Amino acid sequence: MNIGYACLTVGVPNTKEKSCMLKNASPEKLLDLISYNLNSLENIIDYNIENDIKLFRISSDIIPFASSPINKLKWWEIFEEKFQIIGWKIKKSGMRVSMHPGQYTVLNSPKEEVVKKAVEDLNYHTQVLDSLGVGEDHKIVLHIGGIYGDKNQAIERFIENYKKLDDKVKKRIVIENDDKSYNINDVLEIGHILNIPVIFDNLHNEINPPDEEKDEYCWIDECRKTWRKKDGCQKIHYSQQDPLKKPGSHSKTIGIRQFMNFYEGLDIKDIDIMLEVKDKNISAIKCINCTSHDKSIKALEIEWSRYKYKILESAPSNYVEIRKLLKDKDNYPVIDFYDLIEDSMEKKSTLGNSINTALHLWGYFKEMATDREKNYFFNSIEKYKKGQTSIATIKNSLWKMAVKYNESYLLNSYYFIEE
DNA sequence: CACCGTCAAGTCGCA
DNA sequence: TGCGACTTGACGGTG
Repeated sequence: MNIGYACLTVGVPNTKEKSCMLKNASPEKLLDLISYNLNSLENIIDYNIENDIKLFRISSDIIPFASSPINKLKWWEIFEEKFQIIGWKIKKSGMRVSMHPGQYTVLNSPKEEVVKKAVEDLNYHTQVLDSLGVGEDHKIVLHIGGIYGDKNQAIERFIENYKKLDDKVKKRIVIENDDKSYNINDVLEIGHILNIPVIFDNLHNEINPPDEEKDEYCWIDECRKTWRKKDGCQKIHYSQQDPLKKPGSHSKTIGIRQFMNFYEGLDIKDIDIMLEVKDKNISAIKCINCTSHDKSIKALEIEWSRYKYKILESAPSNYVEIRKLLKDKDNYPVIDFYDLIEDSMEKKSTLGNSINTALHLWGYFKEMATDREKNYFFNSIEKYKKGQTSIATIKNSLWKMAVKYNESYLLNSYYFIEE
């Protein structure tokens, strides 16, 4: 079983993705962006390998305007070697990657022009995966599309247009239930007709369930039958509702109790779970640690090194609690650990706690900081006390010093992640 | 340098 | 008939 995350990382240096506006998309600009993005992708893959993350969705924006006429670059040739290196890392580590065109790629539109663009977009996604040289178990996840007043006809169009796709595209496509038009029962019917795998998305299913009410495990069982050997192991999407936002909005983090409850209900654990969540890799590591049988306290110590200043800032009492929890080196109190972390993250930091933590971090630099850096830092602290500046300013100056003096311990800290 | 409007895509609901 | 919401992070222009 693998657990992974989608498209981008949180709090990992050098993994950002860049784009530009259509009007600025010159060949030179695009070349720059693609090169930059492929470097970031390689860094993400490296990070995944280091952190035992074996499931990842590559962002559709990796090649800006890839399926637009504005981009005439043969990027798969220009960057052939880079793709091979990244693909080699993916394959060697046993990682499984995927891609997921957005809501604007609509294969069943009645408009010829829209379908044409969708086909081009699917070709693009296939080209990326083919360039990486990864097998056909590395999938492209697609929604069915719109209804246009006649669902049966719309489904028929999807089927016909799918059949016209290139074979190398077809063998990568898997289809997923969405939150308003095509529920899991609809998608399973289409999957059966076309003989293609179906991805079950739990949150979409909660919002847009079929009339025939079965629990989610029944639907997961139904979907499993659509995954053939050559497709790789069954994959599902898992997310939780953000309680403060509208239905369908993904939560900030994966609540570990709720996740474990879901996970324990799965009768077959040979399944890949793609998390859709705001804090991305952070939740992925959490869920991996909580479901691994071969992890030890070491894994939690690594996690603690990333969380500790965030926790010191938001909940100093939990900071003490967690340190106690990690004292016993023979135990692996993983759920209690993340319970305390989640509890801390919900708390609002006080002015005093924020300053205390900032001063803690200052300790890393006090020996080598220049007078200018020192003055700026302590002036910021004074201003912050008087409400004349934000903690973000202070964190920004600490971050700059962390980069300058290459404090890797701090560069990996969740302390710098906003909100 | 912080802030915030704009972008890019297709569908659908609502004036 | 046409416009805004939906979605998302980041671009890019403004103050």
